[in-house]
Amino acid sequence: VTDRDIVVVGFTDAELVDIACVTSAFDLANMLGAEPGYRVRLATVGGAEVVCASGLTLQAQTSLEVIRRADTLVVSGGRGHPKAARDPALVQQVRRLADASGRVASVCTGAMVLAAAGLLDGRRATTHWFYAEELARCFPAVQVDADPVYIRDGRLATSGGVTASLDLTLAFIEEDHGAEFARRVAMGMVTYLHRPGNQAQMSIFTATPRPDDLTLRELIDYVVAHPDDDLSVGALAARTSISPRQLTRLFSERLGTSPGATVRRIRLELAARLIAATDLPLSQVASRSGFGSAESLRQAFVARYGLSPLRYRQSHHSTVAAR
DNA sequence: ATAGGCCCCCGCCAGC
DNA sequence: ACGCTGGCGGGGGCCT
Repeated sequence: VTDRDIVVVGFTDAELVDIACVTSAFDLANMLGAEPGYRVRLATVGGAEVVCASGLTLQAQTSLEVIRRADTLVVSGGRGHPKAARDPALVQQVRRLADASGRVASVCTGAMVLAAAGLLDGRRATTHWFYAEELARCFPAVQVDADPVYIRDGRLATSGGVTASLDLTLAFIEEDHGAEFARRVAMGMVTYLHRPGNQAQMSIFTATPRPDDLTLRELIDYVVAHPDDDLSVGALAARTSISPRQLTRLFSERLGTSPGATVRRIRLELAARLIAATDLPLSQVASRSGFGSAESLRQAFVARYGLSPLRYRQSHHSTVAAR
């Protein structure tokens, strides 16, 4: 049985952690006996070394030009993405390899390179939340959604920030070797990185900032305190002295989102906490956090975090036990 | 799984 | 004139 070829594409000022999350997860899969295993290589234009944004330097194992195909092609992100997306040699090599390869993925702002190669036209894609607007502006043909941890659209996949690349890589491993095996890799990664469990990873990216506008702040505080209330736009507006229309405008201007999306996010954050910290049945978690049913909670949870509530609970409990 | 329905979101316009 | 506001409607997404 031949190993699966994983090619990670690097460039000047790439993000070291983007690269390392992908390579380490595949490497750990090998350590745990993945069969077939993974042959992971870092490739650059001309085989040049990768001077990462942090100043550390990675030696590329091969040059993109000599690779015929990959089972999985992963373009890393990082501060150098604007230059990378404008590098004709890099973009051309990525396009060529993408056509010849199986799965094609990006981490973080690596989506810019995929988009520059035209690979994301007409597809749904995500990137680091901070750059979502830029991606949408520079590449109007791409349907950008900054919310999910990662998005898979056919054989193309894009992921958000650092932890998202781990989730995406785990999804690949699950596809190749099954859910149980992927869970073991996930547990190993979490332990290895000494992170305080999945909950913190998620809330880092989803925590709602407290707005400086007094009306909005009081409203958000109310939502957090009463997630199971009627929190429709009309009901929220009735708690203030402004109209529903004006309220949606206020959310849009001050928070860059809408009332409904904010309510859903806060409800999901609470649900994630309840799932991780308690043994409440999902139906009760759902009703306490304002979801109509366990099923709708499940769907929303998977859409945002990329794993099911029960699996999340499992991995969290395992992590706690391991420490 | 799929369909229907409800509600959200946002562009548009008319009033203040 | 000009900006802020609230109502309306359609298109779409999410829930049942």
